[in-house]
Amino acid sequence: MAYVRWSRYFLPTWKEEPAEADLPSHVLMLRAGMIRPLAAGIYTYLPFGWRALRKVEAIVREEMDAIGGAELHMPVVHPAELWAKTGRLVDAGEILIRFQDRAGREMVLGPTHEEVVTDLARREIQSWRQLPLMLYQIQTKFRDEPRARGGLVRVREFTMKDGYSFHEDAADLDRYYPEVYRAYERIFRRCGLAPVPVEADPGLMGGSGSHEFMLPNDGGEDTFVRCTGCGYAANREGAVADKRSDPDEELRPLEEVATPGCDTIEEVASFLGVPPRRTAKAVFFRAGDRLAFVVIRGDLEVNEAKLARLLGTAELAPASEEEIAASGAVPGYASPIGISGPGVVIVVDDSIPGARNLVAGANKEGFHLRNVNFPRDFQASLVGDVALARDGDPCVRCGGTLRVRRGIELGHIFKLGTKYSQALGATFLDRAGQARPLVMGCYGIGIGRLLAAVIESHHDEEGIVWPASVTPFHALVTVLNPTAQPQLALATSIAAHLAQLGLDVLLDDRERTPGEKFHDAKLVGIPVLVVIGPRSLRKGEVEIERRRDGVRDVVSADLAAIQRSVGDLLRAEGG
RNA sequence: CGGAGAGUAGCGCAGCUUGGUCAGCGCGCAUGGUUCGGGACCAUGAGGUCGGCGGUUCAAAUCCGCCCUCUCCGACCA
Repeated sequence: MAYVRWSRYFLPTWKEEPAEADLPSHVLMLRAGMIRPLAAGIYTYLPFGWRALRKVEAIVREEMDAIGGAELHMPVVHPAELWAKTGRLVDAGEILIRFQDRAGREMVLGPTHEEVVTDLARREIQSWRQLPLMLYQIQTKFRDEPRARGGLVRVREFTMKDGYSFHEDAADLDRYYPEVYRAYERIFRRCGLAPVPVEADPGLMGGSGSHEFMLPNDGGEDTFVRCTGCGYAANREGAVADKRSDPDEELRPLEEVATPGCDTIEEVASFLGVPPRRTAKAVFFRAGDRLAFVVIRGDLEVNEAKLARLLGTAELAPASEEEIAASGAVPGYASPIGISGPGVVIVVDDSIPGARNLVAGANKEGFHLRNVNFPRDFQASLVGDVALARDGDPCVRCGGTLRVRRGIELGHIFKLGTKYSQALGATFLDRAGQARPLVMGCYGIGIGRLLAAVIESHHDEEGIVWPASVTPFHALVTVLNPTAQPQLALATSIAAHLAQLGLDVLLDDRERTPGEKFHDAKLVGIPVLVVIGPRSLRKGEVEIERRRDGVRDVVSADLAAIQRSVGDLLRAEGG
């Protein structure tokens, strides 16, 4: 294995902070010559960044192979027709970028590959004897996200490991799913990361389970909820909080009260001198061709993801004033009492049945009702949890405190069930000779995002501090004065020797001042630095420095001693 | 898509309010020289249709309009 000479490599570093970058990983990946932007959310990986990405990939590949995965490679360009068959040509919406080929055929760039892999399975899997099967790829995806952000944390074009498992029944998927879960834990641990596994919302994907691996990070693109008491953790969309019923009290009779100009909960509550949680508010959504009239305790917010799931629809949008009025409700003073209609679904959050004598709208401009009680005064089409968990809410499991945190979603695993196999007719013959749809799981990891997360977790004020497992190079050999033949010769033989041992070695043979070379070394963050300079060389020595803490070893300038020292330091880094 | 901010040399920025030696600074880059252990110094030099289009004006980086791009917050996120 050969070493790489910096003077002939392409590793352009920046001394100054780029103005456009905010997140540490984004700043450092630009400064350390790893990536360059081409357009919003679209990046070139420069050689140094690409090396790091390949290291991460290698770990992912090893762990996927270890659980029986078979790597394949599917196309980036898909016929739109295939997406139409599963309904996602519509459901995926704007993130699915579309175009026509020269013959006018509608095509898309794949944002994910359930359709393609299921189509493949449909053609190739006929018998239970071929199951279970895990196929995966590490490949480019394109999602036309409404907002790219945070460097590689959220991009439009990205490298993703996506895996798909096929099973004869749900029980076999249930058996295999934890294996993938554990493989994911190993992958992240090997990358030096400790994400929190959170229960995720299976959403409209259906299926019986899903987990996200969230790395707590204030610059993260996602939000999750975690209990400080019991470790309960969930995606924001699915997080459940304890709503604490009110103590039982006598149901008092309805009473109309004038509340002029109070068309928000805060105004009503302060006008009447009651806390917001003693009110019921009405929130309206358009759900397809129906109007959803959501009744929820006044201090809570509606979680649209939960509502969508309860209603079984993907099309959910805030209703306009006209639509609200058309249902017979008065915006600002809407009341569930007396509302009914063929197009109206009354959804009652489960905070309402446990509450007593609430203040709610009177369906009359300027008036509210006191002592509204469910179900005495109004009925519901659906009752369920549609509330957004808030920071500080009590935990449903242990009564501890929930904390809302930002995080980077490193991976997502999913029990898909038969949604795609049914839509595409991917069936097999079971042991009884019966045709059944394949039961599927899917498992994703954003490789570039994972790389960014590594840097988020492994850097200091001066630059990246690579974990040995994913560092682009294990050792950086710096010749302070490459124009001095003996120094260069020694450095070259050290680099060659270390490379021979199987290490990835970068030789900084650039004609730069020592200061620049030391600063660049810090910036690019290679774990072990071997310094060949006149000062120590006069004593027949070289210095070996560890990036993480600056610990320095001075050894005699012979290959065996250097090899030993470098080896010791790297082993201490876990590499 | 809503809110906020920004586009002037490869990078970081000043100039814009008050139109007229405002095409400038620092870093970087090139050449020569002096340096050479923690982002050196001197000299010379290259590099910009001031995001684009249109308008106002004798005159526009500067004023006006439209558009494009990028960043941040939110919405969104199989």
